Amino acid sequence: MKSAASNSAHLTRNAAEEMPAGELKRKLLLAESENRALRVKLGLDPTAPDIHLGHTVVLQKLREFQDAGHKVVLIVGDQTARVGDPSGRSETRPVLTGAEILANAQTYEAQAALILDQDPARYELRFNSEWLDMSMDDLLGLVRTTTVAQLLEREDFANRYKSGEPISILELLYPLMQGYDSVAVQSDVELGGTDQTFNILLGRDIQRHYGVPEQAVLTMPILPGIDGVDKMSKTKGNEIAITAAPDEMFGRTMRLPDEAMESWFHLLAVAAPPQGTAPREAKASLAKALVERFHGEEAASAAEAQFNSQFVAHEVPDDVELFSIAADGEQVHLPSVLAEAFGISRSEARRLLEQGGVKVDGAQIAPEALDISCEALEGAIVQIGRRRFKKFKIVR
RNA sequence: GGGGGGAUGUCCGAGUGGUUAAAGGAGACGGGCUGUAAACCCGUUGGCUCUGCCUACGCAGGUUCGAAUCCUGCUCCCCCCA
Repeated sequence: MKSAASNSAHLTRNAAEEMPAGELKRKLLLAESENRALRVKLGLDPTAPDIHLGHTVVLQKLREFQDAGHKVVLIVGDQTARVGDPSGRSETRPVLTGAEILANAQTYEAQAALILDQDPARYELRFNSEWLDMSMDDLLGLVRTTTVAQLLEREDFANRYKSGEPISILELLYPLMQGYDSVAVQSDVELGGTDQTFNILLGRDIQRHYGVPEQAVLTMPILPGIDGVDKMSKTKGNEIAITAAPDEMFGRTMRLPDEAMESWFHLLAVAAPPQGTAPREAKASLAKALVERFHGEEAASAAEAQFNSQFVAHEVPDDVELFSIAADGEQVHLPSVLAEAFGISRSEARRLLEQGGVKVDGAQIAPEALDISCEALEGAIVQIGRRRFKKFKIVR
């Protein structure tokens, strides 16, 4: 095991902020002297089971803690999910049932296993209903730790309060619950994105009120999505799921704007190519490294080859899905066939035709060609747009 | 308890009786350019048996030749005063 000092430097190298300054190092030294592992906490939202690259920034950091001999404590926020977080607008989230939460947690755990070490000595999974399903007496005890003024320090609360937007009591309660999690699991360190800074810091205050040692705080920068602008999230559609197929993962990474590349290399801990590498080459190496991380080296090479063939050389992919059309006449109605084959509406298919977005065996179909002979479609590769393909088969 | 404001297409947001499938923007999609980058240009963006028809502006009724626009009731949301 490396020394606590060098570990500290390694762990903070690509972090956004360490709070209080030097606290992590002190914790590491303390653990070393007591010959024990630090308990490193991460809370997760059981409503979003699909882990994407954005989540992996923190998970990867947790892994580094594990590799340094420490213990990760994942907390599934099942209690909070049962309430339904009304954050943001008035759209209250659907309240999840216990079964759904459990299923989501399992999915999350299975996916996290791709990154985290599941060795029980290095890993612990807890559900916060274990301690948050508390009595009114205990709740009042928790609530007593914090004032409204403290909560209004949080920027988004303050802004909303000032501009007269609603803030639900439930939302105000969230940071308290999250903080109590830290008390309950005796966390030494809590990790999170920079958007969690306030909540994690409040955790320290709450720990102090309960007379337990205060956690060190380590925040990671937020990974931008493939649009290079917004935080990566499923709702924005700018995410890359870690379960995404190799080709998709590679292709979506290639769509990343150049400006966002540096932060991706940095935050996803991918070794950057030498200075002066052409942007396209650099991006390809990033894409390849990511596919390799989640699917292995072989899949990464294959994805790269596939990408070059399809998008650089404009060749038809070789694993095009087969689609059977039932036909009883000599001709078929193209909009209806396209709609069925690609899961779009007929109107949309018509639009694609009108705009020259449909190709049969590489040849663009004229907009007025609404009916097409079965002969022309038999065994043909039909393409809509740049990346959707189907191989047609006529069934009589 | 009192007063006021609001609910429009994927999202934001115009529209206060007729030329409104509904301005504008964002996003998305298609085409061009290209490095499936950015930027830029053009086009599309409810559905269908598509020169037409159907469905749509919180829900349910009503007035009218005609309503997203007016009236009634209902649901939900927000703000202010106390």
